[in-house]
Amino acid sequence: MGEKGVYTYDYWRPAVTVDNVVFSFDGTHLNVLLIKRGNEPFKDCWAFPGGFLDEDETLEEAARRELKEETGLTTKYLNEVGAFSDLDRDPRGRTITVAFASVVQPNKTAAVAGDDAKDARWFNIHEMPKLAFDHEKICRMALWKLRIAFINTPVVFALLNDIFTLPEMQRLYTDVFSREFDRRNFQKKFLASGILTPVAQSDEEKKSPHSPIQYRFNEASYAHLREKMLRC
Amino acid sequence: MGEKGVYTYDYWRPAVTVDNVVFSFDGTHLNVLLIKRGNEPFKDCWAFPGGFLDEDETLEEAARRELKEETGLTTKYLNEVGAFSDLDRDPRGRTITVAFASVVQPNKTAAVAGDDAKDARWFNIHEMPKLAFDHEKICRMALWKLRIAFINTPVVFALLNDIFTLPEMQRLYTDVFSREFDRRNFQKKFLASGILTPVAQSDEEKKSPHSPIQYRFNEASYAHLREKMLRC
DNA sequence: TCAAAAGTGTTTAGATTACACCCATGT
DNA sequence: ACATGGGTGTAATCTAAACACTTTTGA
Repeated sequence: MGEKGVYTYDYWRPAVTVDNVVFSFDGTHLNVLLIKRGNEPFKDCWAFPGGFLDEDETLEEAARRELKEETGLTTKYLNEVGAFSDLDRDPRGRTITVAFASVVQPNKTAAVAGDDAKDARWFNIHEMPKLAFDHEKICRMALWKLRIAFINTPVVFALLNDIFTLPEMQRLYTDVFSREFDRRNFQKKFLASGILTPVAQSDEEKKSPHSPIQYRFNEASYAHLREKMLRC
Repeated sequence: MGEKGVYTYDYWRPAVTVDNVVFSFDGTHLNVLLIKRGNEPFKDCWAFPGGFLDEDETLEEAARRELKEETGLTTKYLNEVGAFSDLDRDPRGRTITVAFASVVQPNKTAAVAGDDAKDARWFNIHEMPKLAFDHEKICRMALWKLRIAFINTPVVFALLNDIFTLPEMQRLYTDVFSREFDRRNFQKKFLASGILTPVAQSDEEKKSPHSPIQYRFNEASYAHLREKMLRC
């Protein structure tokens, strides 16, 4: 965190923070990481992990640093959600925040409460508590952008384990888009696309033809598919 | 603009600016508004109109104010492009900017050089001069987001005159997406969608069955179509 | 034994793409 | 007369949506 001191400027400046909306999937539901704030304002209130921008880092770097400090998590996928600047969004004074969305894999979600946080917990995206600041607005926007990312990028595989089943993947889609998908069409679509590679299962694991088949994301196929799209 | 004085804070703060990427269509090409900077840094260099965030306004309000001050333009369509925070993007010191994209109609493009600008000119999006700061990066991102907006919103009609022809509209699409569209399929698609209403042309104007037909955007039809999409 | 979950295939409708001709205007 | 631009239609392909049955597992 920046050092306390005396900073003097010729013109007014706002305080600038970053916030992290961290998504994860527990095999059933899409979850979001919240921390219980240990300090005022909004003490004991749930909020997204975040903090002030430092002098020697970009906004994205700040988001990664705060995420690491407050929850111990790192992520490959990090995307800007937007800038939020309502005049009264922070009772401490004029503060603007830039929110980032990130996703972490299920087996890497051992988040711990860090510096400023009394507690850290995953909440189902559809069962969120009251949030501090304008974080509810940020949350809506982050989910909206996650949907866009699902449509245009392979972010879904950053939420799933390296090895996953189609029913799992469908549950994730259902939660992200808040709607049902036809199982047959869902499977057909992804299998036909060729971006899923079945994982060779040993004879022991092949319990039956009706236990879920395990797949892996085929990054090369995806890149190839993307090429074809862009050519057109 | 904010008043010069002495502002003291306990922690470091960055300067915060807004920038406007203003798009317009001259009937042939997609253009972007640039101003020639009258002051250092990057004096005499072309840049997007923008300036510092004031204490009593949101980022969006600041973008609208700066646009008005520097070019006299107002716009209905204004969308955030993103926050840019590279450490060395402004030689005056650490500055982060939030860029906004906006569009104005052709007959409202009588932009004039304002306060800080020596000159203001429209440039074809594909024939831009060297830009100040990291504005080339911002420009690429803004065009990318404009494409997304073309796909998901009726922003195209905010760029066209209230009354327009399909060949005009197609030229705009061609410039925005940097690719050709099949004229027959293009027309079929938009006519079938029902969001275009032909403008009744007086007998005099109907020179021939082969002069372009004029249309108007049917906002009600569009809203109706959108409803149907969301229901699914 | 019964409910729940998962595998599989076909058919239809809609959307997208490719493609050719005619007419009018202006050079 | 010829090139340019603009109006129109049809066939083929691909994509999306709807929909039913069988097997396994666990309660």
